[in-house]
Amino acid sequence: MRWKKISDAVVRRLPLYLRVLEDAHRDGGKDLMSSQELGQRAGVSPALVRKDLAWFGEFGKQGVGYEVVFLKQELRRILNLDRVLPIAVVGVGKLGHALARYFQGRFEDDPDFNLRVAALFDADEKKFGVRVGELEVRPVSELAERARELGIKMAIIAVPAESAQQVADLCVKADIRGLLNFAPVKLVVPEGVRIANADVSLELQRLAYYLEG
Amino acid sequence: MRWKKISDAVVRRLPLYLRVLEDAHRDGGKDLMSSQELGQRAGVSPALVRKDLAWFGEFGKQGVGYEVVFLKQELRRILNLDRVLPIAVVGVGKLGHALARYFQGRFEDDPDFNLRVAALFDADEKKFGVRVGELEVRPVSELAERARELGIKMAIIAVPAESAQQVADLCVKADIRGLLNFAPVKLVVPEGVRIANADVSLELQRLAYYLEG
DNA sequence: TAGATTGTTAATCGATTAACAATC
DNA sequence: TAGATTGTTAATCGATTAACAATC
Repeated sequence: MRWKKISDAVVRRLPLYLRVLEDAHRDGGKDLMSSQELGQRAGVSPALVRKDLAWFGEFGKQGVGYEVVFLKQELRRILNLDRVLPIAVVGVGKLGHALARYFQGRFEDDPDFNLRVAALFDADEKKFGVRVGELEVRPVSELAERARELGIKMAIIAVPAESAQQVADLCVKADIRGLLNFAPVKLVVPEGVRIANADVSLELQRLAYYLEG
Repeated sequence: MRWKKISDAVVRRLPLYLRVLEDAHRDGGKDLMSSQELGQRAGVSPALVRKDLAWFGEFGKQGVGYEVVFLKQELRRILNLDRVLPIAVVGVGKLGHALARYFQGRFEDDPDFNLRVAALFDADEKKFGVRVGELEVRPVSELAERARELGIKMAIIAVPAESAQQVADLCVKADIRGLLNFAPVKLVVPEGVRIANADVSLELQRLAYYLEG
C-alpha cells in the first residue's frame, strides 16, 4: 500500500475522517455514511473524501456509501492505530505532565484509543521517580534503552527550546521515528524521522494577523 | 495592506520568519540577512521568502538583503504584534494551567514577546480564585465582561471536548476574533472568527501513519 | 564599476473540484 | 428497475519554483 507516495495533505485528513467515524459509531444510529456526510462533518468536500480514500482501496459501495465500522477499522489499520502505540513524553514540566495526564484520561474514556503514553523522561534529577498516574519519571539517559524495551517509536518533546535539539538527537538514536515537538525551534533530523510541530506561540501569532486593528 | 486577500499559506510563514529574525537579532552579529539565509533558517526556499514578503511591501535592498531589525519590526507590525496582545485561557485544567504558565515564563524571558495571557476562566467553581502567577481564575460567565475590559481578542480553549463548542460560542459573544482550540472537536463559528486547531491526538495519529510496521 | 540580491513575471507543479460512467 | 453514490478521469485552481531585469 505504501509503495505509492501519498501526499501529506491526504494523510493529515485521514485522522479527521477516523474521528468522524468514531463519533458516529459511538453516538450509534448510522451504519452507513456517504462521502457527502463524512465530508460535511470533517470539513472537506465529498469529492476529496472519495479521492483520499481511493488512494488506499475501494472501501465504499456505489449507490450506498461507506460502512461506518468497516471504514473505521480500515482507517485505523492504514494509520497503524489498530494496535497499541506506545509513546514517550520527554520533558515532564507543566506541559509534559499535562499531556501525559491527558492521554491517560483519554484512554480511560475510550479503551479503543490506541495512543498510549508509556514512558516519561526528564533531565532534571529532582523529577526522577515522580509519579504521573501509573508512570514514573525516568532519567532521559535511559531513553534509548527503555524505548527499545517498550517498543516506543514516537515521542512528544516538551522541553525548553534550548534542549529540544539535544532531545531530538537522543530520540533519533533511540530509533524513534515520529516526533511531536512543542518547543519553539526547528528541529533537524535525518531522513526517515517525521516531525510534527505543535508550536503554540506560532499559531497564536498567525491568528493575530487576522485581528487587523 | 489588507485589501488584497493574502493566502493563509503565506500568513503562516510570517511568524516563522519573525522568529528567525528575532533569534538572529538576539544572538547578535548579523545586521543583514538575505532571502537565501532567511529561507534556510526557516525551512523555506529563498524565492518563496521574497515572494511572501513582497505581498506586504519592499523591505529589502537589491544586492544587499534585508535589514534584520527593520524587517523584524515590519513583520511585528504586519502580524499585529507591535503592541501587547492580551489573551484569555478558558479551561484551567492541567493543560490550561501549563499554557498560562508557559506564556508567563516566555514573557519573563523576553519582554518583547507581546502575547500576554491576561485572564483565566473556568466553569468549575472549585477553581474560582485559584492563582496562576499573577492571575486568578474567574468564572467563565464573566468572560464577555472581562474580555471587553481588558481588550481581549484571542482565546485559548483548553476545556474538555464536550464543552468546547459552548465555550467557543461564549468567546464569539465576547467579540473574540481568534481561537486556539485544543479540544478534539471541529468548532463552528461565524465568519470573521478564526480558528487554529492544536489537536495533539490528531497530530500523533498522523505521525503514526509513517511508522509502517 | 562589478557582484550580489531583490522584486516580479512566467513556467511548473501539485492539489482540489467537477463531472460522469460504473454499479450497488 | 430507478435512484443514489462510488471510483476515477479531466478541468481548474492555487501555490511554489525558476529565471531575470532592475538596482543597490
